[in-house]
Amino acid sequence: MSARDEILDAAGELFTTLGYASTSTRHIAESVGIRQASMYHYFKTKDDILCALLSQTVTPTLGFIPSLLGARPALTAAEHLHALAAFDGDQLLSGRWNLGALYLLPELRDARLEPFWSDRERLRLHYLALSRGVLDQTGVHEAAADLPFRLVESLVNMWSVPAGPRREELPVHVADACLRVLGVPDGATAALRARSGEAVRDYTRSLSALPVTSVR
Amino acid sequence: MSARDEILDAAGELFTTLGYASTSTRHIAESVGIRQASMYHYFKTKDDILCALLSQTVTPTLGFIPSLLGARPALTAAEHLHALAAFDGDQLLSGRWNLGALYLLPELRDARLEPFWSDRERLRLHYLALSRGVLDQTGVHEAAADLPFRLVESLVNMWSVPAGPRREELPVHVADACLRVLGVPDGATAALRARSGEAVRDYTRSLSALPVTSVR
DNA sequence: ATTATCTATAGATCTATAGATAATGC
DNA sequence: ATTATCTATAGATCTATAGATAATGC
Repeated sequence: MSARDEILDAAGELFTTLGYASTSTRHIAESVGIRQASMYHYFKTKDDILCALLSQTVTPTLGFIPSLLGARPALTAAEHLHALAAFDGDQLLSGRWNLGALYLLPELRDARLEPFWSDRERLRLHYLALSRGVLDQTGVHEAAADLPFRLVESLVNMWSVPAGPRREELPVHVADACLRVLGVPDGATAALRARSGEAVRDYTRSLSALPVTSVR
Repeated sequence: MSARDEILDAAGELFTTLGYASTSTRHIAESVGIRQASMYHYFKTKDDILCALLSQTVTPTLGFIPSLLGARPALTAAEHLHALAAFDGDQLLSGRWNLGALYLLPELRDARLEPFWSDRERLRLHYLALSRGVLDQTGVHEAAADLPFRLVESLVNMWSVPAGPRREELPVHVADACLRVLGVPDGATAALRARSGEAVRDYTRSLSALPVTSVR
């Protein structure tokens, strides 16, 4: 683990548990075991550390979307949404720290972090379009269209559920819930899981075949 | 509006938009138009201001529960949950500031604010028990039991939707969604709205008949 | 040579208290 | 008398920079 990664890891823990503004650069440095000023060799400002952490959260899910759009035969809106939610939810729960919770910090509405807000908004609009596609089929009121995105997002508030099988399966259960909230009957979701799971596995496999390049 | 209330109002705006740690006591005071030290006449510490704000958020909904339990004829689990979600969601959206968002701040996991966490946890467990009651009927997987609470909670992330009819109806739509996510068919939710709405209106009316005592 | 780390510190905060003064209510 | 407000400040931070020293790689 490089010094830079150790700083990111310590900052991830402190930002998510104490909050951004309440975490001092000295606090991060002490946690890594270096002097406060030494961090400025790796990051120009404290904001830069936050930026680097945030890029780890949306980027993977946005990268998954083209693969879903390119699936042959084409996925239905419901299958596509299910796969997206399961993948996104898994991302949110799989890191060492609850980085998704950083998105909810008010401190974040800062001009410097605008790129991440717009990425997140792009993701939300993609969920919205898929949800509308499903609502057209079920006839449920369109006020429900934003809820799948919100359901997946709420996984960051369930972070503290104990590890184990319950946690592993949580993203898929939430993906199922996304469809039910849009009016898909419970009996129909089991069938959707097959193609959705296949899409996720295909993509995950194609990723692990590539050389690992860390996100900067 | 008393000076104390003006301080709370200013703090509510600043805490929710800038974050707790990033808002200085001077900033609040300036926004009210008094000197920084003058606030300490009303609040012993900065934490105390946050405490006062938080008590405005859960308390009303917890106060509603006994009335739901005492309804005659007794409410079904689904009716009870629907009314609770609609009332709670309305509370979250009706204030001048998005105070519900303060619950998500990591700064909050402080010993001093423990009473509010335990109130919130009590509320979550009540949602959970009701949700389990509904799941027993529908046969949907029990992993869904926490989702109604999370759906209502996510209203704090939808705070910025424009005012208007869309916003007024949002809590009821979310209450409907709570039932669908537990497997209640869309066709059945419309019927539930009647008794749920009645329970909410009865309680609201009984409250406005009492003399107004502000929460300290 | 370049990269990584350190010490020391400037300059700007920030919370909370002390103690004086003004306003209010009996 | 009590309540509300003010000025002034102690004491503790905090971020970022300057500039020295040590480690590393060619």
